[in-house]
Amino acid sequence: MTVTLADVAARARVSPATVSRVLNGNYPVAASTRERVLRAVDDLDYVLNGPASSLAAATSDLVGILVNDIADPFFGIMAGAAQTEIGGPGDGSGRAGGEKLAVVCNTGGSPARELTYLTLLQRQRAAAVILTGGAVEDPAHQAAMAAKLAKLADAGTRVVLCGRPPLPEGEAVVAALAFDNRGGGRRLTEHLLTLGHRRIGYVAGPVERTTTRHRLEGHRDAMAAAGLYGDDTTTEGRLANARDEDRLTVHGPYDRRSGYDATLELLRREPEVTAIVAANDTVALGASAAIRDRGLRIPEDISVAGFDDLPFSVDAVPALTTVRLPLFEAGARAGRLAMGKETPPPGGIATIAAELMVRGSTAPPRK
Amino acid sequence: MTVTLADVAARARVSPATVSRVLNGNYPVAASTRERVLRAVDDLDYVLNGPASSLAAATSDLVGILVNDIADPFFGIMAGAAQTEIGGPGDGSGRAGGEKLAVVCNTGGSPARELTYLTLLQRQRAAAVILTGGAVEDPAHQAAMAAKLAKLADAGTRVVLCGRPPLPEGEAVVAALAFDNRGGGRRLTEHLLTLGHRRIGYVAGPVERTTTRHRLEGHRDAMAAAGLYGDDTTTEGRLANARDEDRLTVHGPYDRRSGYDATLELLRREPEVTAIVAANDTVALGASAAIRDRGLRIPEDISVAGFDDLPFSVDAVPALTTVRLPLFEAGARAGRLAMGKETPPPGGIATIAAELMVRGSTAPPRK
DNA sequence: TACCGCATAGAAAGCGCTTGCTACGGCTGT
DNA sequence: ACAGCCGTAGCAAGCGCTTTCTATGCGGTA
Repeated sequence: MTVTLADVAARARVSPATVSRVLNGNYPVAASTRERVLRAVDDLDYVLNGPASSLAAATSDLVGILVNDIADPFFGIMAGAAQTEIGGPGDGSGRAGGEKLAVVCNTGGSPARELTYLTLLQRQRAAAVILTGGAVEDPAHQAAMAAKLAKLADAGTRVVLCGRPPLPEGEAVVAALAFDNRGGGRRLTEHLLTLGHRRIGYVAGPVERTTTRHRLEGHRDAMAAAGLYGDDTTTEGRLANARDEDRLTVHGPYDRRSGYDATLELLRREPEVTAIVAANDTVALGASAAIRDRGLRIPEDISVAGFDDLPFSVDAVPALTTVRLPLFEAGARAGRLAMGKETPPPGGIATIAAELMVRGSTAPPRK
Repeated sequence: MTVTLADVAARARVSPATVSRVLNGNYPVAASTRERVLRAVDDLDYVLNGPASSLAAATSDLVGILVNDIADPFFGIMAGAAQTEIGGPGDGSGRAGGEKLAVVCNTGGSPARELTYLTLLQRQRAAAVILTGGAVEDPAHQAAMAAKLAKLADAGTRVVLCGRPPLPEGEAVVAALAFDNRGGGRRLTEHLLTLGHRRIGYVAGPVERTTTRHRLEGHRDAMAAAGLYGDDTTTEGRLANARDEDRLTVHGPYDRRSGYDATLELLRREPEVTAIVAANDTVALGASAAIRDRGLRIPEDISVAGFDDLPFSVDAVPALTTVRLPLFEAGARAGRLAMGKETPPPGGIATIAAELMVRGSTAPPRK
C-alpha cells in the first residue's frame, strides 16, 4: 500500500541504507547512484515516514512556536517571521528536503495549555521550541515551566524565548530576547508628562503577566519620577499614593473590549483624566472608541497612547501614539537562534529596544 | 538517560504491553494495576516517545492547520477556534492524555510552501489537515494540490476545507466549508448602489485567488444588474464595459499598504469616484488613510467598505461598513469536523452565509 | 467435582528508518 | 609489484512502541 524505503531501494537496485543516505545527504554517495535513487523516489512518489525516521535518528524536524493569542497580530508577526527563518524557501517539488516543520501552538494565555503543548512537543522530540510573549508570573507555574524546559533542553531541544523575560535560572535556554517593556512604558509616559498631562489613566493587561507588569512599572516609574502620585514618603503618604495609583489603573485582557470597558470605568472614577495609556494598541483602539462614545475628542479632550505599533495603529484616526517593538526582526532572530544559524547573545540574554512613536493621538491637555 | 516504556514497566512490575494499554486506555486493565502503572509514570516522569508510538500505531496525533497569513486576524481567528476544538482543555498536569497537537502552518500565500507543508504533514502521518482561506487558481497548482490531498486522504488523514471552495473533485475531502463571498460582495455593492453611488472603485485582492475572484464577481454582478458598466450587449458595448470595469479595479495583496496605494491609483484614474470597496477590512483601512491623506472626508466625500468584519473594523473612524463572516464559528466547526466530532454536511459541502454590516463609513454620495 | 468462559497479563513480532561497522575495488606511493 | 587507502555500498542491529496471539487464574454452572 504505502511505499517504503525498501521499495525505493529495490527499484533503484541498491540497499535501503544507500537510499537513506541519499535522502539525508550526510554520507558520500556516487553521483550515478544518487541519481538512480532519486529517480526511483520520484517514480514511486515516495514520502519519508517521519515517525520512523525520528525514532531511528532520535530527533525530529518539528519546531514549535508557542503564542498566547494567535488572533493577535502581535504574535502573528513574530511567529510568521520565525517561520520564514525556519521553514526555508520550499522548492514546491513536494520533496521538502531538509525542511523543518515550523508550527505554531496557541496557548490562549492559559498556563495549563502552555504546559500541555510543551509536553506534546517533548513527546515529538521537537528540534526546537520558541516561546513568545509575556509569561505568567504564578510561582507554581514558573517552577513547572522551568522544570519542563530543563527537560526539553536535556533531550536536545533548543529553547528560545522571544519577547519574554529570561527564566530565573536561565541555563535551560539557548537565548532570551526580551523587549524593553519597562523602558518603553516609561518613555511613553514621560512624553505625556512633557506635554503637560498630570492625571493619566492606565488600562493595564491581565495581572500576573510579565508584559503587563513591566509596562505598568515603566509608567509608574515615570509618574513617580515626576513627583506624581506624590513624593510623600511618610507611611500615610505612601498609602495615599498607592491608592491613587490603583484608582487610575484598571486591569483586563489584551483585547479591544477590555480597553473599552476599562476606559469607561476610568472615566467614571476620575472624570478629570486628560490621557489614557493602554497596555497595547488593540486595547487603545477600544479605549478610543469609549472616549468617542462619551462624546469626547481625541486628542483635544483626552490623549490616547498604545504599545506595540501594530500595522493598524498608523491608520487609526487620529494616528496612534505608541511604542514600536521590532516584532518581525525579533521573531526572525528567534527563528535563527532556534535553528542554530545565529550565535546567542552573550549570556544568552538580549534586550530589544522599544522606540517611542509620537503621532496624532496625543497632544497637550486643554488648559 | 531517557525513560522508556520498559523502565516504567519494570518499576510497576508489569510488562511493557500493560503500560502501553494503561496509557492508551483501550484495553481492560485492572484498577489496581492501572494505578501502579500510573504511579510509576509519575515517579519516573515518563513522557511517551511520539515517533515510536506513531510508527508502531501508524497514526499520529498531529493536526495541521494551513493559513495564508498568520499575522492576519482573519486566519488567526479561524485557526484559534479550530485549535480550541482540537486541543481539548488540557489538564495542566503535563500528562497530556488523549490530546491532539493542533499546529498552524503559515504558507504566506505561496503555493510552493503550501505543498511543502502538506508533504511535511504527510510525512508525520498527520491525523487531519485543515486548509483555510482562499486557494490559488493556477491549474497546475490545483492539480498538484488535489493529488496531494488525495494521497493524504488515502493515508487516513482527514482533510477539511475552511473558508475555501470545494475541490473540483472533492472526494478526497471530509468537508468543505465555503464562505458566501460572492453573495456578500453582491449585497455590499447593492447597498452602495441603493445609497445612490454609481462610480465605485474596487480594490481587489491578489489575482488568481478564489476569494478575490468571488468577491469581485459579486461586486460586478451587482453593478451589471444595476445596468452600470452599461447593458450594451453588442460587441463594442461589451468591450467598453470591460474597459470600464478594469479601469475601476486595482489588484494587490491583502494588506493595508496595498489598499493605500491602490486607492491613490483609483483616485488618479477616476477622480469622480464616490465609493471605494476594498477586498477586505485591512485593505479598507489603508484605503481610508489614502482618502484622508488626499484631504477627502469619509463618508461625506467618499464612502468606504470592507469585508470580513474583523474586530477592529467597528473601531475605525467612522466605523467600517463591511460584510461579516462568522470566522470563529467556521473555524470551530472545521476543528470538530477534523476530529470526527461532527458529521459532515450533506455532500460534504456547506456554504456559510455572509452578513452585510452597515456602519458609518458609507453614506449617500454628495449631489 | 469438573468444565467453560471471562477477565487480565505477558511474549514477541514487527512498524520503517538510521548508522556503526564491515567489505570490496581500484589507486597511489614506494 | 605490493601494501595501504580512499571512496562507496551493504549488513544488521536496534530505536521505543503497539498489538495479536497466547497463557493463566478465577468464578460460575451443570
